[in-house]
Amino acid sequence: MSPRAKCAASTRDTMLASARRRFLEESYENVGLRDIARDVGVDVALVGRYFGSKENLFHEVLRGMRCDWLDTDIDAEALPSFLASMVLRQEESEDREDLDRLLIILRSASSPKASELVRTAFREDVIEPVARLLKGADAERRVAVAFSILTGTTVMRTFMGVEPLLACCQQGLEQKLTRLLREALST
Amino acid sequence: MSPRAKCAASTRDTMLASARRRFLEESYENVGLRDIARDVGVDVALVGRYFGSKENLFHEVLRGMRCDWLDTDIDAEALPSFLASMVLRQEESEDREDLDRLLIILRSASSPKASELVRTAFREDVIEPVARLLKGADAERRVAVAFSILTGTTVMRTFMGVEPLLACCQQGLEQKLTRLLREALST
DNA sequence: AGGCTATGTCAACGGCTGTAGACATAAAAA
DNA sequence: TTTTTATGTCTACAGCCGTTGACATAGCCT
Repeated sequence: MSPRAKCAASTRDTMLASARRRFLEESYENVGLRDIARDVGVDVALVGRYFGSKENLFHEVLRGMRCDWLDTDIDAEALPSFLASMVLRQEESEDREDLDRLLIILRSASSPKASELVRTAFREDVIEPVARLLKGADAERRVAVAFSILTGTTVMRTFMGVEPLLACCQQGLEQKLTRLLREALST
Repeated sequence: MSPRAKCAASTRDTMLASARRRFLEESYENVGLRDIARDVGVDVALVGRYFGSKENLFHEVLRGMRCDWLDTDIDAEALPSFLASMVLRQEESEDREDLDRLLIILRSASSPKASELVRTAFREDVIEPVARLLKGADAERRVAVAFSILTGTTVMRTFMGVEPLLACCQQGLEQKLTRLLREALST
């Protein structure tokens, strides 16, 4: 085999992309470095070389998806319906990345090697930024409750495949979810 | 070493108990048969012999915790506060087993080998029984939404270690959760 | 052209995993 | 007492895994 000797940064990015896709669909320990290497068409060793360790690769995947809750300045009023539609409309949607990161976090939530990374990522990149959008006391707690609903819904739909949340009229569901979120975020 | 040659059923039960405890705190692939064997003070091979396969052991753990939502005949009115207190009061509580099973299910929700078992267990032993307690249309969907909230809360507390849901006054949280569940279960 | 560096391959290690079959011994049955 | 059965142990096998170090070659620089 002839080495490719192309741009290293490019193949590194490809690895990251593959890793992101894999971690989206399997938990930390169920994603093999060899899987990622095969995706990219490269030897395992290279993955290890570019990222040092699997744990660090996972870390970079998470870092590379930093969300931008703050850029799109949403006022607290619109937040419930915004969050509801983000979680329910998995297809299309430009906020896809935000949902993806939530999914990656949830997938590996109980993976010993990844759990710490996952916890801090969730706190620093999800809870705290959103809480900053809110006025009033107990902001973090209210956001935490709201995201309990969101992650619960996501877990039910994605991991448990609960039919009633997948099949039928999404619009009614989205309305209900919005209502619940408004209640959760209220003081 | 001298074989114990005691009652086989007893050691089998001990294995099951150990497995239950393990699966409660680690996901399917992070629980080793050797861990369980060590707990019981027995060789790995015996675990394999008594349960055939790890997958089947997991299955039996789940089966052995069949809940009894129906025995304690709860009317739909009291359901929200009942569920809220079940999820929040992890200590004490005689319904501890029910919560435990929910936790085991969630832990291994995205473990390829266990996901199917987990899905059907959740549907058949949680969603459907509770839905049977409800009147009105869309019972399963309403229960699914309610359990989205419950599992979300549990994931946040147990897996993600979200402080605001753990530390502060549980009573306020329980009230809010009850309110959310009532809203979720309403038509 | 000749050397150097970036890019990538290959082989292998140690560790862990679930599973299977052959063997040992305590308890019960004859 | 002798034989059989239940209850466990021991050894070992493939198969993955992440990680490491030694090697190869393509492309750039002088």
